[in-house]
Amino acid sequence: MQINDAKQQFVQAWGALGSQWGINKTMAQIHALMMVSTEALSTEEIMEQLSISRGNANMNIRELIDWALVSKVFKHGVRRDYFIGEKDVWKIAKQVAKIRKTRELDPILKLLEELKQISNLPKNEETRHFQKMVADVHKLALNVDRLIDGVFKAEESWFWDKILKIFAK
Amino acid sequence: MQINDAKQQFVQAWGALGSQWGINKTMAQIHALMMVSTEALSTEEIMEQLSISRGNANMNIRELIDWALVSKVFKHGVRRDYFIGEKDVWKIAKQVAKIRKTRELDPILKLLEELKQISNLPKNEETRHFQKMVADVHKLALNVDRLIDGVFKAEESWFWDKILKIFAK
DNA sequence: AGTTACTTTCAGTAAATATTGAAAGTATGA
DNA sequence: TCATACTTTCAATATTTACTGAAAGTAACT
Repeated sequence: MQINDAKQQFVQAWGALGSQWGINKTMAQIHALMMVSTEALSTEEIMEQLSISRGNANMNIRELIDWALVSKVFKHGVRRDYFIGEKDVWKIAKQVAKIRKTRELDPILKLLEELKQISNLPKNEETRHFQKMVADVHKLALNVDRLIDGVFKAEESWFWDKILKIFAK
Repeated sequence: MQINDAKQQFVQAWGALGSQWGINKTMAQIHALMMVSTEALSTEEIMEQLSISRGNANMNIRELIDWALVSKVFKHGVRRDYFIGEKDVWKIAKQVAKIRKTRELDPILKLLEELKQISNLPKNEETRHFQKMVADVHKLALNVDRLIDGVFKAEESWFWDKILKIFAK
């Protein structure tokens, strides 16, 4: 197998994984391409390697910059923009967790807290069950929230040491 | 606010959350409906509450049964099928983790291991970087895999106690 | 101030995904 | 064994989501 076939497999798998988790396939593929590329890449190169249009490339690069997974690189004496991806896998994971937490978990927490506040519901079985369910989901969501906050501050090997020790006993 | 408005908000939010994470909106909504419902529900009732077709209801109920989040309930002397959802939030979370791990994480791990095995690549910077990247992603994926295995065996309060203590120091 | 080399935008289109509804299938019990 | 009351399937359709490509925008150089 050639190195490019290997990269290609990695890029495809990353794209598939992304789309299973609500992330645009092309965005995930560009990200994968940048992870495995030592050099900064231009829009042209990305278009060519993934066989996608300029518009598509541009939009998804921008999105990756928004997520702070990719940054612009200015090459001295060259007009064209180049882009380079974050290479530290742990930082990538933390960053994705951070962004999705803000966009998705926080709003859900807010709603659950609102639902917990509702007063003057009839005091019957149906209400009690609903309130317990909301409380249980809220508790889980809060714990996940705290876990992510913890992860965000943690150094990788320290974190996994600690976590895996929990289960080792 | 009425209890039904509150339930409705919960169901909508669960649907939105699902679709952001690659889970069919209707499937997530039916699941939410069943979480907050004390009683077993029939296809008819689900169709009505979510304003969806019989086919859609049937397919997504079946999918939820596949995921082992919902089960059929036979009511004595009644021909119609009824369905009841798992109510334990921790069990639900573990079950979702288990299913998605098998379907998504395990294949990715397999690919990463294959990519690690590739021999006779040229010994240059490009190859070295690719191999490091694959190794790093593999390490992370393995740790996540172990974490999920651990979660699967864990009792909820014990698990969160341990986890949150890690960060408390 | 004009030309060139690029980047960005976005209306139109394509692709992917989810939903419907009617027909076919199945089980119950009269 | 037939009629009824249900469930399941799936081709057609609708909806959502992503992509294209050409036109408009921008900045650097002459």
